[in-house]
Amino acid sequence: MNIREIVESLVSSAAKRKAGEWGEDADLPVFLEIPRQEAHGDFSTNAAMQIARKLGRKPRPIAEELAKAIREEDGGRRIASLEIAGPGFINIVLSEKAWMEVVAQALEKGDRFGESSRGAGERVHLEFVSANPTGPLHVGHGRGAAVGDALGRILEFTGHVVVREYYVNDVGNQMDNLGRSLLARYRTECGRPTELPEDGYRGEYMIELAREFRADHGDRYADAPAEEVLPLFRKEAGDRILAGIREDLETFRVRYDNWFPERELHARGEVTGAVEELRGQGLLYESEGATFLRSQEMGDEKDRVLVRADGRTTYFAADVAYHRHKVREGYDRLIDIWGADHHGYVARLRAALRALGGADSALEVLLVQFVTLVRDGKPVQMSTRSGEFTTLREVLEEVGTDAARFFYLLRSYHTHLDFDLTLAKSQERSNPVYYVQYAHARICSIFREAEARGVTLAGNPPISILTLPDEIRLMKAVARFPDVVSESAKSREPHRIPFYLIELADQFHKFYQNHRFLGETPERTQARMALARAVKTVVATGLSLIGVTAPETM
RNA sequence: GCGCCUGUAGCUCAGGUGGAUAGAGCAGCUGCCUUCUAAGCAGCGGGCCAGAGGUUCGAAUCCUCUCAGGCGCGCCA
Repeated sequence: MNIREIVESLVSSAAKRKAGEWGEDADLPVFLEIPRQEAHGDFSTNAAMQIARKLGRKPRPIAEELAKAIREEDGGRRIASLEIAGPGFINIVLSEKAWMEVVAQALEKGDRFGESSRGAGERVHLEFVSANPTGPLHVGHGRGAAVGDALGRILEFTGHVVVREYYVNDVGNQMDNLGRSLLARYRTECGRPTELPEDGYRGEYMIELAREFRADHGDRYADAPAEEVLPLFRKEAGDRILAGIREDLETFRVRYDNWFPERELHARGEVTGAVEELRGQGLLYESEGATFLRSQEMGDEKDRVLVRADGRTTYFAADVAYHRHKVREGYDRLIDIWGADHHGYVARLRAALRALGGADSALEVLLVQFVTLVRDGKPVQMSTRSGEFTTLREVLEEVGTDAARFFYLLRSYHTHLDFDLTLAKSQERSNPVYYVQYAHARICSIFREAEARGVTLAGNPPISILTLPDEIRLMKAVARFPDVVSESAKSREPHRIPFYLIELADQFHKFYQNHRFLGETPERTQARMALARAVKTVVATGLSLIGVTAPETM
């Protein structure tokens, strides 16, 4: 349990005990908040007010009684003082010792400080990016990648068993289109100018692809009949683009456990299997030659086609099969991270999963909003239409993986993101990535200096002498980390981590400015080095949760 | 037209079950390096939390409506 949970359980067992005298209604879930103002204590609870409302009594007397019970429950171990305030808040101040214990714990656990078992081994399937292999990843995919990868790390850290998967749409119209586009570019390269298909992929990368292809195969397909060579072009184009995607993700430090080709679903008959299972439920009907799912009855806007009039299954059918496959693999939870433009798709997938044995309750879809690149205060224009969009690779080359990951996670994914390239490259306080990393580098520098002076951090450092308000404040910042991680996992919101890290770095830099870690009494030097180590550990761990490096020098 | 996301300082954004005097960075101005890294710190100014109703001891937070922006509404993926 982290410190907040510990105090929470004190309050809740106190409330439970009092519920005996007050009546069952008094047994409510307890929530502790961290007050904005230090004067309101380390934690504050409105439990007395909630209970008073249920009991139809006045809050202040309830608060007095509850406070007394909490004090008894704690037995003087962690709580220094309790105060009734305002309409009936109970403000709790912890003893310095309580914070010192958390710091000691951080030192003992090292890079495992903040871990928890709240996931209880839940098996989570995490699907993200899953961009079609029809072109390079762009900045929007980068956001999905950053969110997905960080969430995976956070969930693992909090006791979930995570499998990260990329679903590769390697069949269907778009792949045909891609093959035709490559063929056209290839023929043009071979000196036989050819028009692109009407909706063909017209990006610059297709021309480069055609050149690569020609370098490998020469001109031997220049005059071959399209229908004969199309399968080859389709495959080559898809494979090469996918290889590029994998490379980009690797550069971006995004790790997958599995790349799942849609092709396999078809090959194993799982797509028709899923359709037939739905048919068996009596949820399908034929209309104008196509097979529809009665998704409207299950919350969707309209019924959806699973099998087209020409007999081919739709993308939707394959996706239903894919999710059915995940369920059959035994996952407890399916988390999909999609671009916001796919939101209209959620209802139909849910409908299908509900029909397949209620699996929709395991599905969570995180919709990541769009990204606009901003340079010098102005949006960078891009247009997918002409095929001229900014790729993830370009951004990584410009600002680096660390800054890119940090910036992508610096906004809640619910909101549109303005990605400020100028700021991401800046090397000042204004750039939060450097601000946080600098805190880590500075601490490393302290330890280097200590070593130069022949000082090493011994076991059992005398943390208890660190009683200055600034010292306690820094300890509190460290102590908050496990709770932040836990909340981040629970809410599926990775952005809480970088925000917390900025606050921690802020506390550290302030402290650094006003105090010296080394050179006071030997005892104080030991104690402060211990505190520095705790901060360093948390910064490093926090950064690792979002996939950003913690440099030793800058 | 219907649906989803968003609307908080000049700009970009935080604000864990509804909680006490709404925060940070940027931008602007002013100070601080013979010291463990100035990629740092301190200070100043800045707000009708889009608007209107409602729920209640209490609303940026919940409900309804309006307005504004983004996205979606294919036998495309």
